[in-house]
Amino acid sequence: MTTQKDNAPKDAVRDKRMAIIDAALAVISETGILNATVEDIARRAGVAKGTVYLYFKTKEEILVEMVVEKSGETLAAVHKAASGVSGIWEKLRAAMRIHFANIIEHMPNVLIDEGMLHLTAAHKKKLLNAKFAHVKFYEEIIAEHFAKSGREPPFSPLASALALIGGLIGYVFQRHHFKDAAVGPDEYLRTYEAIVQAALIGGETKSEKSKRK
Amino acid sequence: MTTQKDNAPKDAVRDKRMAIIDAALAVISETGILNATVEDIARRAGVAKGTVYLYFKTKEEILVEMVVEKSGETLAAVHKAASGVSGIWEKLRAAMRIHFANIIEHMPNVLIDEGMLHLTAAHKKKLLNAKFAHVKFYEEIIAEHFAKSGREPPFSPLASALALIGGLIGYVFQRHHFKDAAVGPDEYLRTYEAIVQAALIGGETKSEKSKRK
Amino acid sequence: MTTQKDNAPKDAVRDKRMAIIDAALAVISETGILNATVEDIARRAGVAKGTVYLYFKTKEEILVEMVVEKSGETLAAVHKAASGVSGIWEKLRAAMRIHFANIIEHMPNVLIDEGMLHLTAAHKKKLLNAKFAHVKFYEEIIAEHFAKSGREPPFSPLASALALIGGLIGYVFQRHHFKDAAVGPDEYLRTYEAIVQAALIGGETKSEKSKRK
Amino acid sequence: MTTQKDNAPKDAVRDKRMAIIDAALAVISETGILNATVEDIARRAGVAKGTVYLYFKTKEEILVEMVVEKSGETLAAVHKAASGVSGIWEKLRAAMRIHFANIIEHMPNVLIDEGMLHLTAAHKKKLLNAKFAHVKFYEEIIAEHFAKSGREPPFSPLASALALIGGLIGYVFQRHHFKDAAVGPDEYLRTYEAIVQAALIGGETKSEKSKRK
DNA sequence: GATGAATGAGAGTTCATTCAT
DNA sequence: TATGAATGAACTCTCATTCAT
Repeated sequence: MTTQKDNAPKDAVRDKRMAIIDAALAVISETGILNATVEDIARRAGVAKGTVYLYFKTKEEILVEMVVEKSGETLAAVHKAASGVSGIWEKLRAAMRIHFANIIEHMPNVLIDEGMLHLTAAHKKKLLNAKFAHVKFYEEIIAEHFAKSGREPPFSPLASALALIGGLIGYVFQRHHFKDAAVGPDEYLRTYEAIVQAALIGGETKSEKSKRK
Repeated sequence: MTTQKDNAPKDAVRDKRMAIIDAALAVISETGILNATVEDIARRAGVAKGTVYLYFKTKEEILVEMVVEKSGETLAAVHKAASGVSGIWEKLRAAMRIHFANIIEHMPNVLIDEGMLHLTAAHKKKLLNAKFAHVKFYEEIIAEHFAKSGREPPFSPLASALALIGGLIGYVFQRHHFKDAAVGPDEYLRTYEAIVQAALIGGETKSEKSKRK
Repeated sequence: MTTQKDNAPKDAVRDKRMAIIDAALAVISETGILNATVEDIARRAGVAKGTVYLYFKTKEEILVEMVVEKSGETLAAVHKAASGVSGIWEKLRAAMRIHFANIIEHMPNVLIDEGMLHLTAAHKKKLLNAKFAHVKFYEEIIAEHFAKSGREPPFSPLASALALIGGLIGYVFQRHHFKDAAVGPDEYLRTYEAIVQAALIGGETKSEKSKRK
Repeated sequence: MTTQKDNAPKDAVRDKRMAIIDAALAVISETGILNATVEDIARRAGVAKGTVYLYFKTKEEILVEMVVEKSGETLAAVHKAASGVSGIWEKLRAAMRIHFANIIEHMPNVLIDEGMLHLTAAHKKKLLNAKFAHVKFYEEIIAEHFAKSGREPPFSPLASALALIGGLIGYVFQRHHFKDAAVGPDEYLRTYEAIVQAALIGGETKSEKSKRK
């Protein structure tokens, strides 16, 4: 049994860690990775510059931990959303919706590319593992779907999962076009859902049909 | 009429400009945007550091002009590929293939995001216009396709075009996963083609059918 | 009369003070003055960083007090060694041996130079006084020796004392050469003893002669 | 044949390099190694902070190169002085005088200890080699002296050389005592010369005797 | 036009010192 | 008395940009 006294300091540490990570996300969103300074992040988090280094060894570590943390949150949310519904397509759609919302909210996560930074091998691995967990999630669902349908899988579940995520994060790099065009993220998502459905599922599912009645 | 005397220096200027842009692309590919220095770019281009500033006002301008230039090259190649074949789907597929090859070759182009840098308004606009030209290309083809098929367009051509490109560039951000997984860019492209075909075209086209025979 | 109750806390204070000083000496020996941090010293002493500041006002004070303390210990040991034997040269030699052993043991003491640090006037004075006590010790012995010998003193006792100590501490700055060369501290000391003896005493003393028989 | 045009840039480089080294020496003399900043050194040398890094990769390299350079100068001066006179003791004395003058002039050189800093292996080796060249110079002279005198060498030439230098640089660490005491560096040197002469040479040389007449 | 030495603002990081607990 | 999280001044080093040659 852990007393409150035991947890309090641990929670305080986690809180401040998360505050710094959130600050980093916010600062990067506003100024871009190239211009985000540790001082900015500290100020945003409401701590001194030196304090940041009590929680993260380097600026690089802040970025990596930010991606890992937020990717984890996203994956958890996606999992939860998918397990709340039944049916392959319903699961996929629920996952995609939450996933897309998270991608938009944590945009810098997507923009931080392993090749842009000069990460240590360990950090690079950590980053890729965090991202790959998302791929595996979709891969499993798609594989299950292909298995259930009697027909020959039209393409590999892994490639499908990668393409699916690719389409979701591709939005981020085109987001500025949406201001001019009369196409918002909602329409993008709806379109993309339809594309995926048509490609992977092939027409309406039974539950979709019954809903329409 | 322009004499040779007039053109020669202009060409020399354009050559050096392009040499610097190509050097920038190469350096960024290797070291990442964060670590690419003007000195690296100059050395790679075979000119002195100061010379770079005779052709570009700032480092930012190098990046912007690089994207504009390379995007233009890509669009020209895509256009050419599409006009070489007949049939909507054939055009789309030819375009996607060339586009995808260019995306991989000019990866930094994709990675340079308007939100990452701190661009001036003019530069940002220039960048977005260059990128949007691609979107419009696909939008037109898709719109034409929807118009030809008698049925109601399932989703807006613009959103479709954005999603289509999104899926293509999404590959770049997942490229590191492909080393571990047994999925190469070719399989990604094939899968993605199939997804797009299924979604936008709806099953095999006539030409596809005839090919199979 | 002081009760045990009074002394106990005082002793505890002195113990912790000495623990910190010893920790400082150990840390500096290992990492060098430039890299020795208060945190290192505290950890080595087994106390918290803040605790160090209950016993010393600044890091500078730790260093100064360390030198004063260790110099005092050395001087006491030297005194004791010298008073344990009779004869001028015997005293000198006994003193030099103990002194040299202490110099090697407390190397940072020697390396901490008044000009390297940016000491307050008070600290500088304290440091110099501690060091000068050593000089005076040798000066007195040498002066006594010169007085006893009928002959004119060949050089001032003070200069002699300074040169004598100079030769001893000079070892510290050349200690790295001894690894390569086949000369250890013992041979250095033996050589230096002989030099001093030849110069100040002038040939063997009577007790040396009798020992040889 | 090298034209003036060829040498000019090389000389300019060397001049600036030396200006920075001299500035480093001056700044360290005044503020101590611990407080000497690169900015101070740059200002003193009359260049911008960044310029220093065009000539030296790190601050550590400035220090190492400073020692190497000044040690080399000293050794050259010592060599020249020794070769200007004949007779072992005359050579030794001339060398010691110049050496001592250089030690006082380049005091920080002596104070920079391999154990205080956290040098890379390569830098440490470079530093030690530079210093050891001095030792070897004296070792050779002393060995020659021992060889010429028929008698058994009383102590190893190497240990003797180390002790000799030890006594010279020992002055630096006691220099502050000389302000209070009525002993200046000149008297220290004279005393030390006499000590060395008595120990290594054994009484007056013939040239000394003749001088006295 | 071309060069590259020089600049200096600004970045990441460290660490002596403080102070609420 | 003892703690160690927090602070922020100060450090080393980088690099986009300039300009005399």
